[in-house]
Amino acid sequence: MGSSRDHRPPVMADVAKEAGVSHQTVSRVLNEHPNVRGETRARVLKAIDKLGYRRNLVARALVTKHSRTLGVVSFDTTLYGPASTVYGIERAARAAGYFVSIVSLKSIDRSGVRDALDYLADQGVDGIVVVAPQRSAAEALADLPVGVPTVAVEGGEAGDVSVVCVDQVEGGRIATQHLLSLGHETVWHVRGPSDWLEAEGRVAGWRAALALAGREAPEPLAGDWSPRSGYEAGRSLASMRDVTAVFVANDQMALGVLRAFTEREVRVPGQVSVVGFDDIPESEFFSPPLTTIRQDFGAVGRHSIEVLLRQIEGRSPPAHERLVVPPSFVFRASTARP
Amino acid sequence: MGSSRDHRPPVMADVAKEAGVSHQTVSRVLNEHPNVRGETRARVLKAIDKLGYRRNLVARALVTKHSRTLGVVSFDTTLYGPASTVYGIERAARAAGYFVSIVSLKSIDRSGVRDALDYLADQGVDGIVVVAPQRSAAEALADLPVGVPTVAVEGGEAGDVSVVCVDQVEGGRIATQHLLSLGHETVWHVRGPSDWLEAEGRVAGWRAALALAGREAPEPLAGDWSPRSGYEAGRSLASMRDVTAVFVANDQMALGVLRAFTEREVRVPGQVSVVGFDDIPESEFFSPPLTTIRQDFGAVGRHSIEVLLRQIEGRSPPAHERLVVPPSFVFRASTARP
DNA sequence: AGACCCGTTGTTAACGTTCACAGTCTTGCC
DNA sequence: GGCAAGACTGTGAACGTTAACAACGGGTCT
Repeated sequence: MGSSRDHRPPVMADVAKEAGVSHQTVSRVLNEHPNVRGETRARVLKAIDKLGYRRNLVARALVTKHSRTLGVVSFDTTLYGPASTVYGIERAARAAGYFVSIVSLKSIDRSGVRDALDYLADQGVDGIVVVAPQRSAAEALADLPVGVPTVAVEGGEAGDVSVVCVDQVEGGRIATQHLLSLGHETVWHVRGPSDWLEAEGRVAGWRAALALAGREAPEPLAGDWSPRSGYEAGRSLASMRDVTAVFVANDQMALGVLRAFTEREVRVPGQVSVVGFDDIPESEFFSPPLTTIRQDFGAVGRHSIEVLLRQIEGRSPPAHERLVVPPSFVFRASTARP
Repeated sequence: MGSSRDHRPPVMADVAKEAGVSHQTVSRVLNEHPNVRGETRARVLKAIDKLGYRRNLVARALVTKHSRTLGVVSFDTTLYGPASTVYGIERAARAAGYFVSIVSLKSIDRSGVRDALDYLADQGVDGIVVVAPQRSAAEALADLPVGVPTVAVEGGEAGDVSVVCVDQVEGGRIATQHLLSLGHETVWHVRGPSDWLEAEGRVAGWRAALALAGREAPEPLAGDWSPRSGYEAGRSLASMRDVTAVFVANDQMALGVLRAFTEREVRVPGQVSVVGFDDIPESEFFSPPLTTIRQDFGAVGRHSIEVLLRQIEGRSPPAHERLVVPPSFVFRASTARP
């Protein structure tokens, strides 16, 4: 009956014809415009249903200039921290009716971040979240592309973008104070890579707590977040005489440290106490279960979307807001009195 | 000089005027059409550079009907497996010049998957990758939305979509055979949740290997992938007399099992041998380092994009292709002769 | 020399939606 | 009964790009 063969999906005009109204009325129904007669609305909805019409968001974006898509730039989303943060971001964004377009970077260089931002800006995203834990990434935000609202996660003092982060310094302080309060003379530290702001923050907290207690800070051992680097640091520590407490900058490295201690028959927490950072799901089942500092990645993700949307919807000045999520302490079995 | 105040970004027409050509010529330069005189191209490029022009991909998508965006539907991207797979997908897609739009699901139900697929289809993605490890997710693929090419990762025998997966059965077989070949009388199994196809596959492989060796299969213990569930299974196993070998369906649960054994002073591999599955980065540093089956998630991600692009670009029939990635065996210190 | 082809450029019309504005039809009120 | 206000609906023009086709010029072939 009629023009037959419709090999292409129906458009608004088709619905309009079917319902005997104009395309504009269909648009109004779709956008929940108040001034549409109930009977008309029903007819349009029926036509939509009958034809299986779905609105074309691309055409819509062209005219409204809003894609309802958010961009996310992140590093190695294989790691638990970034993965959890991105997960939180995605859920919060979708709850707010936004799509999420992701770019994962392998290289840490400044131009990589620039490229990713340009790439997303080209795509027409309404806003961007940059999970920028490295100093170089944070710096790349200084010279942002065009006028697209941006929020940095773990972004230090970056340019004039808003920042959402966990209070790393406080976390380092809590970990160190815990060990000192147990009676340890001093606390050693296995740190993360120097390019990472999180690593710096934890070092700073550790230093501050030691200074406050009037203790000398030993030379920190360098790690790269991987269990292997923790293992190597652990071997070094095991061969030293006066080590009784270690604060390790993340749980994965702490696992490596524990492994090295086990091999050298250093008992934890009998001879040495160990504190980690992150509280990955595995930590509770290490041998021994790891005392650690928990980061609420989900909250970080949610907050970053809140801040970003407030900026997009113009309810907030583009000025740099700074939202700090507190870490929490998780006491398990890897720490004890010396 | 001229119309002043350009508060809106330049468009193709602006570039055309600046370069003294038609907008179509600008389009040709941008799309690397061969028939443009070198001198003209140079002039256009200069104008683009001068005005800071960036092409509007939304407008382009409207007319070409291609968004150069791929959709990814996944479950809990906090877990190492899904996170790594999605990471591989994202990298491969971007290398091929595609954006990636992600939807993470929490609920496992069929309608959740349907909604996600509709959601992505609305957005106008060119293709979809569904990381569908659960049976219910795989089933949701049976009644796909419209004509958008789709690939399932770990998707079982799902409908008529293509599937890329790791050979779980083979993995289970290898793990079990390894333990049998060491001389263990039989092999116990801590399995994943029954809704997961991967869990089923590993069980099947374990059963097959035992059957081949003419051994009775003990009742498998149920887990939910979490370290805690492994811990509980481990406590059960520790209280049994005749257990000398356990194949645990993933490394996280294996960690829980190891923890339970440590608490009950069951020595690994002295009294009991343990094999895991996945080879997460931590496994090498468990106590003892875990013998396990490695899944190459990166390869899975890359292959899924390959298959999908082949389908999108019409170089392949929409029929169900099936690409199986072999697992590999990683021998460490948690297994030994009884 | 004329026909023809090909490389190069321009002109016009889509793509499917929303926005701005102009109608038309009620309704209520004097 | 007339008139204005407001509810409802329709018309035309954007949005910024690519596709299709036409037009022009210069060269080659017969």
